[in-house]
Amino acid sequence: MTDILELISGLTRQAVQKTFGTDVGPLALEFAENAAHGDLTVNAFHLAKALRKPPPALAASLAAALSGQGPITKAEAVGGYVNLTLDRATLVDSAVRPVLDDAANAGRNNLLNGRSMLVEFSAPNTNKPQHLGHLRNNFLGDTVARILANAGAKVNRVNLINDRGIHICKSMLAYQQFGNGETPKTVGRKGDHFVGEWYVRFEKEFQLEVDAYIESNEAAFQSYFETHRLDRKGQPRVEADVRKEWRATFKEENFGKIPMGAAAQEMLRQWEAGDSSTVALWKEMNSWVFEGFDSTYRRLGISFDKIYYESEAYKLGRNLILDGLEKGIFSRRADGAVEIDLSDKGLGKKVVLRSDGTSIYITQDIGTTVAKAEEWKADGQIWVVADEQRHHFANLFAILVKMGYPWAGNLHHLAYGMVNLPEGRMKSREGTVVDADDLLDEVVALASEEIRRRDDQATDADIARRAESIALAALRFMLLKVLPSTTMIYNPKESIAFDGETGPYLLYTHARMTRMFAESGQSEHGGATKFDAGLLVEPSEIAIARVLLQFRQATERAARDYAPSAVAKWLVDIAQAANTWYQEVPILKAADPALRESRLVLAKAIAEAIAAGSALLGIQMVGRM
RNA sequence: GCACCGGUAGCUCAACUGGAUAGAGCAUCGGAUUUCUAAUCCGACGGUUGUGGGUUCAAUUCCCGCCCGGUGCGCCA
Repeated sequence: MTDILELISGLTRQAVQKTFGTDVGPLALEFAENAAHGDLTVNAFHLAKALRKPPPALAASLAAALSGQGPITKAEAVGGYVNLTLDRATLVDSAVRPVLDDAANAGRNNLLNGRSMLVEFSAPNTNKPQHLGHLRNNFLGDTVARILANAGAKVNRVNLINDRGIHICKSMLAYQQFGNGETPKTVGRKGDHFVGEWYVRFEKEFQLEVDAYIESNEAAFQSYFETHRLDRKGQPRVEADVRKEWRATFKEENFGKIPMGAAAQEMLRQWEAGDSSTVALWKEMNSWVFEGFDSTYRRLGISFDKIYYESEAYKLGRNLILDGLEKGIFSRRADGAVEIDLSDKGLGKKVVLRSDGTSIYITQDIGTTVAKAEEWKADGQIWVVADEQRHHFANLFAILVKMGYPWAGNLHHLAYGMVNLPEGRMKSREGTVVDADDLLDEVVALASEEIRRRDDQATDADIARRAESIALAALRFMLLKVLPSTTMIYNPKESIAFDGETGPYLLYTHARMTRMFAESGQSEHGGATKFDAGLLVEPSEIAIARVLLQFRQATERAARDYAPSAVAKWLVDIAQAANTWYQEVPILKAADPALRESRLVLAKAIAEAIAAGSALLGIQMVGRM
């Protein structure tokens, strides 16, 4: 059937053409926020430039031309706007039917038809378990992949695990020195947590050595003081301040001078040289971590088409740079380092190969990006990575453009802000990092309590199953309803308070609607044939129809802006409209059988729309709360 | 110093990329329940959109200055 929005848009375009003799092309309609402004609005200000007439006059002529056309029962000019009111029955019918026919399709759009997109996300390190920030990353990546697929793109999702480098050597070293051959199995610990604890142990032991070194090396401070005794303006500084600064920077700058640091560096050298016992230990500890990651991903409902490992990918890119050097894209400095000048892109010069010829971080990223584009035949790539790395990605993209890849203009860094707690910032040094698994357990426990309070008949197994779903919905919705770029505060208590704009609110609304339908004794199909939109004339029913019509607009915007929050917002709108309706209007108890039937069908449509929208956010419905 | 991100109701967040009276949720206060599942609904209260200019018929949105917070600016990752 013809989409009613396209129909009205077409009528408006025709009206403009007929009245002013100019075709202004497809017209965008706005949904009226205020019921007093009708259902849809044509903004005459936007037409004013093309038609060179004052907006109020335009609006008046358009209103006259549109009134009575098709389903438009009233067209009223107010200032520079034309407010359209649609025939109630047509409005309701055209909003509900598509959802009943195919709810998933009602929210589908074709913004990215024919495109092939690659979404890279998660990217954990193997030295510790995932934390709250990874949850935001995982949910964003997974959801954006769903939203792009919903917009018609072929989407593949990949993960690049950082399994090499000094950080994993720290865990390995502490384990080697203090582990006594324990394994996750012997101590009954999840593998990634187990390895993470050895990382913490390293930091602790290392800090003891640092403290000792600082205590016994006053001479080291004195030499630092010599070179830092004056401030920027050349004024003498207070010694205590300099000492504080020295302590703060000491650890990083003297890593290799401290025994544990030196040992970790040596271990990295051995790993790179392929030393068999080092590699064996590395493999064993990584396998523990991967086991832990697997179980977390499974629990979160996150999956990947492929997982890459930096240990296999870190050498990529070097040859591309050398090729580019011959072509003159890169240049060799006097000291031997290879660099590229990005000043025409508003960036500086960027080194891409060290003077000793070895790779750096961006070299690897150039290599993996090219490899991924080829492997997946992707004409666009997205990275879900924290916003601290904006500059890195700006460099990466600018370099790839200069290298001339046809897809280089189609790369996007989906930068997201930090997630903080109400108590303040998460800091690994202060042990205030929230572990992802622990957090989920906490939310599940709270959900279980709620269920138990309301349902004393449920078995433990049943409660556990329901609590898991509700907790996941709560967590996912909380993290996705905020724009990615926003530095957000996650309040665990609020997320388990099941009222307001929450996942459980959606689940509850859905359960209410489906349960009513089930209790009515109607078969799944057949009801729709008796659906009579003309009977649904209550304001709360019209309101629902208007929200349903905005489904596609929400998914389009989500795909265009990589903003799951657009879908989340729409879900809250439809749930609110549904609950208001439920409160104000008898449905199962409606006296007239035909009316009862039509309302039940509406309830079904609402439930399916909520399920479809939630599915885009990776949120599964539950049978009962 | 330079660049980027942000500053909107007491709190957490929106505002369809320049459009109508800046909207939700939480919190607070007042109402609705012999229920169709009240994990709900209705109402009230709450704003000089950090600040000062500018552009525009129209600015939370664009431009410039300033203030505050955050993050970057490596031959680290």
